Amino acid sequence: MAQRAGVSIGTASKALNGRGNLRAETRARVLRAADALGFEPNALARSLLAGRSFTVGLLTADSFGRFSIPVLLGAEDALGEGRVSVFLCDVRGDPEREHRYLRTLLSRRVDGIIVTGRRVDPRPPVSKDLPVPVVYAMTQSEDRQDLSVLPDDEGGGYLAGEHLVAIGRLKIGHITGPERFACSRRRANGAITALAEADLQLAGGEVLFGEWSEGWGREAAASLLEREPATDAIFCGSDQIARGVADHLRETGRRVPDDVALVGFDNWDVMAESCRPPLSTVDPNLTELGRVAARELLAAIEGGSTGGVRTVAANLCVRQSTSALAGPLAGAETSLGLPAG
Amino acid sequence: MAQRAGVSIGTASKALNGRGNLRAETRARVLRAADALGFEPNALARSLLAGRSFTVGLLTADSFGRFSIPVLLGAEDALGEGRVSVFLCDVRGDPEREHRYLRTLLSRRVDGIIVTGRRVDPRPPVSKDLPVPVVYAMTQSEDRQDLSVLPDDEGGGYLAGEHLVAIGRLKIGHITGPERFACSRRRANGAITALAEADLQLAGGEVLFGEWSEGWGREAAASLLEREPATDAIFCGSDQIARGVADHLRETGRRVPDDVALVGFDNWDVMAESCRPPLSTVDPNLTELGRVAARELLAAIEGGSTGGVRTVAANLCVRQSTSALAGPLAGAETSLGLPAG
DNA sequence: TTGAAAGCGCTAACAT
DNA sequence: ATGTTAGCGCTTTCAA
Repeated sequence: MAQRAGVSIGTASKALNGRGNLRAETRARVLRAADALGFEPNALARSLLAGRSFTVGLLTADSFGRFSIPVLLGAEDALGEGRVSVFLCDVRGDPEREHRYLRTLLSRRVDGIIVTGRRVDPRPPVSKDLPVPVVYAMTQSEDRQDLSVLPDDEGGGYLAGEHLVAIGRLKIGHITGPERFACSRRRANGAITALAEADLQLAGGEVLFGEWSEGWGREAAASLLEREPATDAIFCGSDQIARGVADHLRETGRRVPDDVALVGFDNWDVMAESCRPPLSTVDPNLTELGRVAARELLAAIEGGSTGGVRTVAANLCVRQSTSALAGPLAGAETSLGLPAG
Repeated sequence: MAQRAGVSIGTASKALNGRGNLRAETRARVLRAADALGFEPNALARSLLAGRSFTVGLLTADSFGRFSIPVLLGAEDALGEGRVSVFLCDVRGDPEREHRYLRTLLSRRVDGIIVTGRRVDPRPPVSKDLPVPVVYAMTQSEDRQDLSVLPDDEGGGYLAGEHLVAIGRLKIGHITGPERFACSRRRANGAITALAEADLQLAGGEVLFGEWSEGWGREAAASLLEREPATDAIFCGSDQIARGVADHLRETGRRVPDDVALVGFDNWDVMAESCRPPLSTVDPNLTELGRVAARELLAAIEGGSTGGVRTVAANLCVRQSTSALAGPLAGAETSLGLPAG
């Protein structure tokens, strides 16, 4: 032990933590000794005493997918700042597994838990009466008392619609995922609202609900253009769908954005950037969402718990599929919209 | 405390852990009481005493990307089995951050550390003289003593070449990423070996090294077909490149697989499945790689440390881009090759 | 200004 | 078959 600096164990503790009144010389001696011995205070013992471990559990409802990852990273980032470590628990949608992980986390005395995972509907609370605060990220608890942090799908849809209106499009269609997904409906509503403010209606007369796939994008684009050949813009509920649409447009001889402008949703880098042309898309700011969830959890741990649903603003990432002016080489992308508060 | 079951604290401990000799009735009483009170033994105290925390750190050299994620999941899976919890540390390629995280992990008394992250070249060891074992996953330490677990890129390339030969192709080209990536070179070598065994040489005469992008795939496909119009198969170093190639082939009127068969690398689901036609591709089994790394770490913790480089076998995932017989509807995918031992 | 001692929750050895 | 005690490594009184 660092007490080989010739001081008592209590004094060493004070020196290391800057507590108590010590002679500067003593303090220096202890620090030097600790450094020389590569001493690291035992966080286990510390936590045991403090009754607080400075760790949190990160639990995925569904498995970690493309959407949970940025959330995860954001949360880890925000927590790491505050010197809080993260336990990773991949539940894989198995309730029994979830229960097991929950017990483990509690036995490790985590200070709080973040539950994440894309869900169609609000999920049952992870457990009632947990001794630590819980925040739901990208998923929502059925219990309205619980704190859930969600992307602002409606706002994102609005941004897309607004943008297409702003660049002068008049026949704007919308192709998206299954209607049973709340996010499909919300994105559609947002877009419809933006159009309505410009006295426009959806080209083709209705939202084309379908699947989250490129294939559906191609198929739906074909049917939309048949129904409404003068369509000059399409907003898609995902970047994948948008890619399918872009392929169909190109293969049927329409130019993007000149003939038809295109906006996607997700700002999924590989998809958006390798689209031809690169895709303008709504970025739901999932990493920021993760950070917000983490900060909310920290606040709850400190006692300032509120509960309810909190939403993180999206922003628009403009690339060439909507910017006729930008030639392929002018392609520095621009970001509009407010970052989340 | 559960001692409200009317027994001493020591007895309770024995009952809960199944140690010592207790009357069945006593044991039952304690368990009932513990259950009623929702008692969870404090892992912090336990670890403090045991000198072993049953936790490990998972440290990303680069940030978590598409490639680290499966590794991460595999590791978490294998460790969770053994009741070992995982601390997530996203280093983001920042050496100072790495150092900070390392100190934190050590202060938390992790039993071991997994370092992961795609790298072009072997990386410097995370630190010499760590008090706990370290395993490198998907990245390699410069120190040959350290244990590194890597995908078998050469074997994967071999599988691809072998498959194309097996379906009767004779003019097989290879388009891949930058030559400075060891994995590009290894995949190429594997394929070349397989061709050589059938007395074939690469169509076009050489490997087309370039970038990991769809754009490069399109470009390189054009140049390969110009140089060698009779090319009847192309093996690509990534699924993204393969998609670009597929697009080019379709747009220049060549049928896949009838005219040109196509094999990718990564088995990146979205890419491979939304390719037209769905892409046969080499699966490097990254999740299994994560599991192997975790098991090696556990072994090292138990004392059975070996060191050196361990490799995880790839396997081939056949879809329609190489199976002329399978119509679009017969598309149940088939997996060949051995899973990693 | 420093040292000694108690105690965080637990387990293992020893005592009863 | 059960209870008692020491001690894991630390911080925090309190005493010197």
